Amino acid sequence: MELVKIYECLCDLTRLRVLHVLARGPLCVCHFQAVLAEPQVKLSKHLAYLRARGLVSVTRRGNWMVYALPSAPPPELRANLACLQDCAREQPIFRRDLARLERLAPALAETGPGCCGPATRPPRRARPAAPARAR
Amino acid sequence: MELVKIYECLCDLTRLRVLHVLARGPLCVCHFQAVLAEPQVKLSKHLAYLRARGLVSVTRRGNWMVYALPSAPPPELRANLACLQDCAREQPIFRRDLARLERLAPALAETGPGCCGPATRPPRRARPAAPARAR
DNA sequence: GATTCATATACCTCAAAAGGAATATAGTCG
DNA sequence: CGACTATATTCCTTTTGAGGTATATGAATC
Repeated sequence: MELVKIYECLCDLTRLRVLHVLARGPLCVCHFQAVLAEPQVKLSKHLAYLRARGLVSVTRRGNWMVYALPSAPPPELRANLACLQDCAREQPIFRRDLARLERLAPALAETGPGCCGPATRPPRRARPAAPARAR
Repeated sequence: MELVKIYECLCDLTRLRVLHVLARGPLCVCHFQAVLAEPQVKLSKHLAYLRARGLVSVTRRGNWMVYALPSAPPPELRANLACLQDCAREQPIFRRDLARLERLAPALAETGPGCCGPATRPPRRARPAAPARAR
């Protein structure tokens, strides 16, 4: 993987934040919305950009598109994502994202990365946990 | 230093190559020209971009502008520059740049980072080493 | 099939920036 | 001061891409 391609992915704050929280585990778009406090359209676009360049992979689970980091990233990508994790520790915007992610953790534990909607919005209908986990 | 600002500097191949060779030591523009095989105007622009964002510092020595990495970079910059060095090792374009730099090494040893012209062009007038080193 | 939910994409606007040609600027030397 | 060297900057063109509005697409459910 060309190094400059990686940096082209990292040079946007939204994408940087996406990759930073993704290191903690897979997420669907509506969880990204809650964690990053960004609109769906914006996130979808950036996720598409990352997907097109091999920085994230996506799996559909029913209504939910679940994004994850590549399971076997090339070494230069691995190194840069590790570097990002180290550096983000001291930066407020990334810490805030993680705080929001922690607040979501119970919901994630219950439904997995595909859920029934952002934590900020009450579920319209209860979703059974089983279908979300079934693959 | 904001992380995304660093990546904005790294997301251009020319700038990436500049930073990569600069880790080996200070260089003037015409040495960059020789090492990176890129035109002066292009390099000046990218160096200006990097300078404006604090990624390089510059010193004038007579006719020569000598660029260097910051002597005390913030931790996130240090980490990313180290990461770049590690990753560039396996990439042909960066290795070629280093090869050209090694080929220039004797000229650098003689005149320092400010020189009398690119190695590809014979010097019009011999420059004494002393003025280039004097600061 | 209609409805609903999740999310991708089309269309549009605007801004940033890469790169080249031309030229300005700063310094040196005779 | 003029000539020369090194290099920064201006002007211009083109490209890329961020982000918003609107809408299309895919899946689930009844």
